[in-house]
Amino acid sequence: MPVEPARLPIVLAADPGRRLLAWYDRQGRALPWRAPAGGPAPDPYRVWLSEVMLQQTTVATVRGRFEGFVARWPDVFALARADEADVMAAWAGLGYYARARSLVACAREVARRGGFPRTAEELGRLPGIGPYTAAAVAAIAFGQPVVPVDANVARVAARVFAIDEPVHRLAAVARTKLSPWVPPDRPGDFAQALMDLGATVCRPRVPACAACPWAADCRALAQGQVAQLPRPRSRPSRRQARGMAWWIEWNGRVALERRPPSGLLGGMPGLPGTNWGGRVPSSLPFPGLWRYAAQPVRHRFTHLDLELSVAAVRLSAPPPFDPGWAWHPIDALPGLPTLYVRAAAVARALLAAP
DNA sequence: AATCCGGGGTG
DNA sequence: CACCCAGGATT
Repeated sequence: MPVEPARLPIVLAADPGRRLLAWYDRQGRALPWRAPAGGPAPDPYRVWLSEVMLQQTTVATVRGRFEGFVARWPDVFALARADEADVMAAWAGLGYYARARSLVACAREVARRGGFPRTAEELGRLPGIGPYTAAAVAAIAFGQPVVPVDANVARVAARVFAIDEPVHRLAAVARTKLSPWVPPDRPGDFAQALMDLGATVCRPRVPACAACPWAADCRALAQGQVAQLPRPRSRPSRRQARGMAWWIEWNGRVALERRPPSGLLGGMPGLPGTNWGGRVPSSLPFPGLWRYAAQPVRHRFTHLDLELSVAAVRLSAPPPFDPGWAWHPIDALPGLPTLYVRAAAVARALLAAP
């Protein structure tokens, strides 16, 4: 049923892009890496850093980590000078550790160039910057009229335009259909508004269509298909794996080793131990008065279910030399992946028991 | 086009 | 538990 545009409030009468901005100016989230809506563009370094942190990582998680990172490395030149191992340690717990490695590589390239490139195409050639991040930085930091399509934007587009495609194929269509709605003077706020809309209104489950500035434009809502879109993607099954980790304590220190640069937890420090495979592990690096945890640490990765048994020993004499081990003070361990934080807690409890 | 990469929040 | 998340690199 068509409505007389002149009778509607201004926010409803405007075109979809303006209507979304009007909503964003009122309802947008205030986040540490953001500049106030409608104001001057934020620092490209902060935009880039936040976007990389937010890759497959929730806003709630990044909120607690962003400021500390910026305080330690205030600009891209400081980050370019940092030791990669220090950055990896600061990244510990955030996951997807290839991001930290790429982050340093990207900072060094940007510093060498004297600053960030301004277009999505050039940004996309830098390490760790893909189509999404390139468009996000270009729009938010440099005002380029491009649409970054993340999971939020893909979901919004799938519903507004009733696009019946699997999630991983939505990006191109979403970009094409949303581009005409980009307000030329505020592409960055439009991009962030889209993400906020997806995160707070057009949610995966139980969307708040009554509060949506695009309800009148939404084909899925009109067709009663909001709950069916976007089409869910099939999920691969998870492998099972078992392994053992060793807590080897001597002289107030514990042995850690650095994992291979690529692969699971690549480049991060961790407890030494067996390889992870299908068989039950039962090997120790040397004999001694080992204690065994009654229950393994169960840790779920994206495509791996790991049961990590833990054995711990406190030595009074140095153990056989192993070139892969480095000794760290127990009370000043480097940043460890969550798996090893949990394993270390189990081991220390074992040794603390009478 | 599929697979590999963490970890935490949420219903 | 199942599902999801401001994705990118590799194959």
